[in-house]
Amino acid sequence: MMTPQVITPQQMQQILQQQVLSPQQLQVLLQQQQALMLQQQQLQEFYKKQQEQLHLQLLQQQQQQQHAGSKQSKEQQVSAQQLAFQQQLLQVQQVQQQHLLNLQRQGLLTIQPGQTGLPLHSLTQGMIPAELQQLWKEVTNAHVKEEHNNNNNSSSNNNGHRGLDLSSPATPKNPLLNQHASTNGQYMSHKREGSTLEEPSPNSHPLYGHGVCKWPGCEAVFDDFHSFLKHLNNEHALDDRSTAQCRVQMQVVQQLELQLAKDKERLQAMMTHLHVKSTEPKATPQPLNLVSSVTLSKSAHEASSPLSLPQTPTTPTTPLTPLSQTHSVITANSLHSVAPRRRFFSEKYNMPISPGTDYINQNKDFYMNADVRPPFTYASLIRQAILESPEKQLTLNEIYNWFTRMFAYFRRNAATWKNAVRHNLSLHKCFVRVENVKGAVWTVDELEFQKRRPQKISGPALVKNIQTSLGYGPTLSAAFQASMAENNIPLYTTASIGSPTLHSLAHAIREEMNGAMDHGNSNGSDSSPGRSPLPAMHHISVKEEPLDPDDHEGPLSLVTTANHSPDFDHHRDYDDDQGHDDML
DNA sequence: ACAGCATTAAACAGGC
DNA sequence: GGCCTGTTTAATGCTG
Repeated sequence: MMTPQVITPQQMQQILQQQVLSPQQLQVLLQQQQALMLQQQQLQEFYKKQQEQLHLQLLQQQQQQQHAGSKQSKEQQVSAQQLAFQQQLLQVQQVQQQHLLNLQRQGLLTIQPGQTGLPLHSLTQGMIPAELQQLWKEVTNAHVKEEHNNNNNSSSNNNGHRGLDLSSPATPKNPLLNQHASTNGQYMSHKREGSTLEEPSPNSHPLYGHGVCKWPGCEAVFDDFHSFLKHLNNEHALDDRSTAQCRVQMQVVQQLELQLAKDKERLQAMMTHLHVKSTEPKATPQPLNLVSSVTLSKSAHEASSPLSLPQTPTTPTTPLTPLSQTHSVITANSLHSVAPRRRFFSEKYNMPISPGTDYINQNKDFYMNADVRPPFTYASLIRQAILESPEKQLTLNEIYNWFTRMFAYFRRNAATWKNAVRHNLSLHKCFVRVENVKGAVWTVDELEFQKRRPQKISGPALVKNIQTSLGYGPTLSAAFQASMAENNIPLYTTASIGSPTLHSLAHAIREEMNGAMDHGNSNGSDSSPGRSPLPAMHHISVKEEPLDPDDHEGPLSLVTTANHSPDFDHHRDYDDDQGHDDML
């Protein structure tokens, strides 16, 4: 019924439902939320204190102004007043920044507490309570003209001034940006309020939480929702003030998004760094970049040291690492308990189950280090392994090695998947056993391989659809991102794969399908029609992988599962159920 | 409900 | 005898 061409909303919902947080994760989120609320209360108190101080200061300064006679001294006092105010403002901003970070932690990502360098002025604009804004107005309105005329010397605060210029509500500097921020602002506030457990209901409102009006700067308390609505309509109606506040909020959101982007970038760099580091002892020349175009050749693993002991210092990462929380990346553990039980990519969708070179290049880093089941069938993986070999033939052991080398997932439960590999080799006609000098090697009969799935929904139409949805259309990506963000969880599908990986996977799939369409004739590296990645992700998400109690290798942390050299030591490293040493 | 496929588990045989 | 390789069968689950 449902054409698998595109991810339908129902499918999306299904995925989201099936891949929501685990009870543990929910608990953690709840705890975070509670802690955050406490912090918010403290912050509110601090705000009030700060504002009182500001009031006092202003009063004092005004008195001094009244007593001061000359214009010059007045101007000096104005400057001093501004400075004092700005110092206070800085204090508040610091607190607000903290607050902001908390919000980010709650809603989006974890930011190092000590992290500085945030654009304070812009960052904090929106967090300034209305009273503070009023204060600022009082100060700025009185002297802004003078300052403008007098080369205002506090250049460092220009931003603050401009950002807080609420007197011109009808000057959207950047419509696009504003629109963007607006959209996301709503969404973000939604997340802030609802990220824990508050589902939107008829009696809920993004601006109403825990009986408190969440309008920036307004903390009016209400007993019931209707009185809040009244308040909302009366106090926060469409006027200059609200408009200005809204605009400030837009900028806040915009800043948050910028910050999020930066932090994502940082995380990516960290992960890349760790990957590289983890592979250092292996002497793999190429940096493991997610977009690396290096084809994984045999030489890569042949250069590996025979000594790289597999005893990966299993640093069992906690299920909810900051990484998994912040970046929606499947960590070894996060996926570990929710991996697909059975199938990889569902062949029903005519997805190219053969991970092509492109796929390997784009995703190898991830699968090499994350204990995530690759979304492809055994047959396609075996074929890939064989085709990657220089001579297009591999011994069984070499196939094993390829599996363990390329996929962290296959460094566990060796008995199981090796059995499956053998089973597949024997079962599928596309794998041909050839007697060799060394013994027996396995090759691929491409024709047979392509004959394997003369399926119904084949053809370019479907392929094109998938292409559109995966690669060329922003729909899927946007939908996924939105879903991920909206749920504030590491989606165990694409999200878990990680947004970069999602794109990589999509790209790989697209590539595969391009190949399928392009060369129905040639080596047919991949002529199998496309399959929707969705089922695969679904599988990834729901798989319940039995954890071997005695599995020393265990789920591989991103750092600990460097490249081993399977050709030499994999049996010791990855085989958890056998200890034979006769490699090659 | 059914067929087809993939996965998993297991039994078995042959070779080293 | 133990292990690896290879074949085969069966059970199970998923999907169209």
